[in-house]
Amino acid sequence: MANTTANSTQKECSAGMLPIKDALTLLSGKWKIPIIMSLSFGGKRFKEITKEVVGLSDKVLAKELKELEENYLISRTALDTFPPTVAYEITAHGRTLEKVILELKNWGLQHRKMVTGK
Amino acid sequence: MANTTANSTQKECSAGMLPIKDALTLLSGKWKIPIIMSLSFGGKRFKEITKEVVGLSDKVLAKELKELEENYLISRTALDTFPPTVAYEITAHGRTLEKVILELKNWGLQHRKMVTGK
DNA sequence: CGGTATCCCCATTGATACTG
DNA sequence: CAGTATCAATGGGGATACCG
Repeated sequence: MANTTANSTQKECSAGMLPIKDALTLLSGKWKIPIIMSLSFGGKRFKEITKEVVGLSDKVLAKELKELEENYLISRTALDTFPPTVAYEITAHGRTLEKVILELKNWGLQHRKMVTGK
Repeated sequence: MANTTANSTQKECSAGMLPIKDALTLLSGKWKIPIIMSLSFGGKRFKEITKEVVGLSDKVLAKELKELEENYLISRTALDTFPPTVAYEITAHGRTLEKVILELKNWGLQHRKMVTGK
C-alpha cells in the first residue's frame, strides 16, 4: 500500500507519466515530427518526402511511414499507375499533433535564445 | 502572395524546422522528460531519481543528467559530506518545459483513447 | 552515495543492389 | 517510382565491477 516516504511524488509521477511515455515512444526520434510537418503543408509522395526531409534515407522513411500509418497519424494511398504513385497525407488525428509541435517550436526558439546568450 | 506551389512548402518548412530540430535533438529519447518531470515535483538525489524513473540505469542517468545540466535545464549541487550527497534541481529555464510537457501529456491521453478504440 | 570503467551484444543505420 | 533484400559497421544500452 502506501509508500510512506516521498511518495505522493511517486504516485503522481507514475500516474502522470503514462500518456507522456506513450507520446514519447511514438514521437521520439529524429524523423517522425519532421515527416509530419512536411505532410502538414500538403500531401506528398514518397520521393517528395525524402527530398524535403534532409538526411532521411529511403529505408528509414519506409519504416517511419509504416509506424505513423499504424498509429493513424498519416494515410497511405497507392494509385494503380505506372510508374507507381503513392500519396501520403496527414490524418485528422495527425493534425491534433499541431499543438504539440507548436509548443515544441516555441520552446526551441526560447531555448536557442537562452543558449546563445540571448 | 500566393505561394500556390510546393515551393512555399519547402521554404516554410526548412525555416520552421530549425527550433523544432533543436528541441527534438535535446529532448528526444526515453529519459529526459521523465527525469525532468521527476525533478519538477521537487529536487532529488541521484539514487532517488533512479528509483522514480523505472528502468533507468545509473550509467544512462549520469549521461542524461550531464546533458540536461549543460543545457541549463537542471542544476547540480554536490555537498561535501560522507557519503557524498548530490542534489539535482530543475532550473527556471527547465520549468519553461512544463507547457511542452503538458501538451505532450494531453496528446498522449487523446492518442491512447483513439488507439484503444475510444 | 554517486558515479566511472569495461566488456559485450544487438538494434538501428548506411550503402548497395534489385524488383513490380 | 516506391519500395524490399542483403550485408556490414557503428554505437547505445545492459551487466558487472570498481573507486573517491
